[in-house]
Amino acid sequence: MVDTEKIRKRGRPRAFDREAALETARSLFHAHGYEGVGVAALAEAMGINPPSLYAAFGCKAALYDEVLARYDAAAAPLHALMQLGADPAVTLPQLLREAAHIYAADPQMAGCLVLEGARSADPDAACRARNWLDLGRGRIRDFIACTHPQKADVVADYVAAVMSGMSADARAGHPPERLAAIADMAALAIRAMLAPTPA
Amino acid sequence: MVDTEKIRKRGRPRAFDREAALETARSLFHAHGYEGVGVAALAEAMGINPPSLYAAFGCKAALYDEVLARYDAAAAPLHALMQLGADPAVTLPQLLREAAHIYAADPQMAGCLVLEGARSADPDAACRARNWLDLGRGRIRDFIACTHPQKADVVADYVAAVMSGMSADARAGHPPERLAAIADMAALAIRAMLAPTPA
DNA sequence: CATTTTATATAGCGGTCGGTACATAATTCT
DNA sequence: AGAATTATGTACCGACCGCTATATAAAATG
Repeated sequence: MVDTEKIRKRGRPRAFDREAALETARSLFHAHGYEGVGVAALAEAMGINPPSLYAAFGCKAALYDEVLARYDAAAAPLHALMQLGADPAVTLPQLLREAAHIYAADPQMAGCLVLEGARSADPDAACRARNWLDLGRGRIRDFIACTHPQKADVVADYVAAVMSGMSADARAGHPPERLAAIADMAALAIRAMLAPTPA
Repeated sequence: MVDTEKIRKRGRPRAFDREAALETARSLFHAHGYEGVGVAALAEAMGINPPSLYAAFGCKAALYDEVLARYDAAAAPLHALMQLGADPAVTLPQLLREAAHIYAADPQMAGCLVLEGARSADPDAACRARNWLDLGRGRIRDFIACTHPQKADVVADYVAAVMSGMSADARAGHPPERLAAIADMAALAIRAMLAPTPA
């Protein structure tokens, strides 16, 4: 095996767990949004000082980007729903229901981190979040394209829009059942759109 | 007629047009969001100094609330679509298409001022925007309840969620046609849900 | 006229923002 | 043992935040 073990670098070793710090940042960003959390609050929650944060992550936006990457990776089980051979008319409604449940499950971290970040007033944060959002939408599109190449773009846009609306409702404090009802109604359009040769 | 004319009050008269100032504020809030515009920038765009702004509007959040009220009033033509006797299965798709067009028409003021404000990280601004949002959602619900009382809540939530998603897409720079396609697909669920006695 | 009332402009309040200069501590390399 | 490299804590930067104290100017009222 190639030794990809953590080979000690040359200077003073970092005194905090980088992954744990990212997890702390994720929690704060999820609870208060990108602009709702300052660097000082992030550093304090991590148990470090601002210079250590900047040395480890570069700048606030770069830290945010790493958090988004981890968030995207953690959503792998959701992406796993969309497997080759699966029927989008069945899977996408499941995806919406899952999202509805996740978004409203924990009121302290309501909504989707990426979707909410994509609406940030900070252009840097919004741009980075939208990159991850486009990536996720691309996954949905490609999944649909396997069976319905013509409608893949529209349906992917639609699914993303519904998820964005549910995320906003979750942040407004709406209960899970209310989001689930939206997801189920949205599924009607998906099934109608993806019906086997409607004409 | 009762003289509701502008009777000169007792002190030094205001040196700027209050309505024009509100319109300026609306434009700035619409372009950059509540937190993206500072009081200094608002005052400068109005051609006044901060103390005059505070004397006229109270505080930033109160000014924002007045702007939202004007925005809601300006949307009266949209609300007029939902008239007594109209068929929700026809009117709501029209509403979504109109919204899609309006949201993406001017890239400098993309999306819905109320829907975007409802996601603000500032709790005061978000609360005020959500009040106006609930009012608008109530209008949709009441309109649906005329013909489909059982499904009014769900369908209203769904329509609002789709509009919220379209608003986010508009702010991300998506072209009007892309939003319109989402609106049209969303209409499928509305017609399916409101179909005349499907069983 | 003087008084009262309201709006204005200047200047600045305390606080937070993202980010850093600096000296020091801890580690590896020579 | 040094030298080189990296991380850390203290203390602070200028810029902006929402907001206001103060004095003055412009109007109605007496």
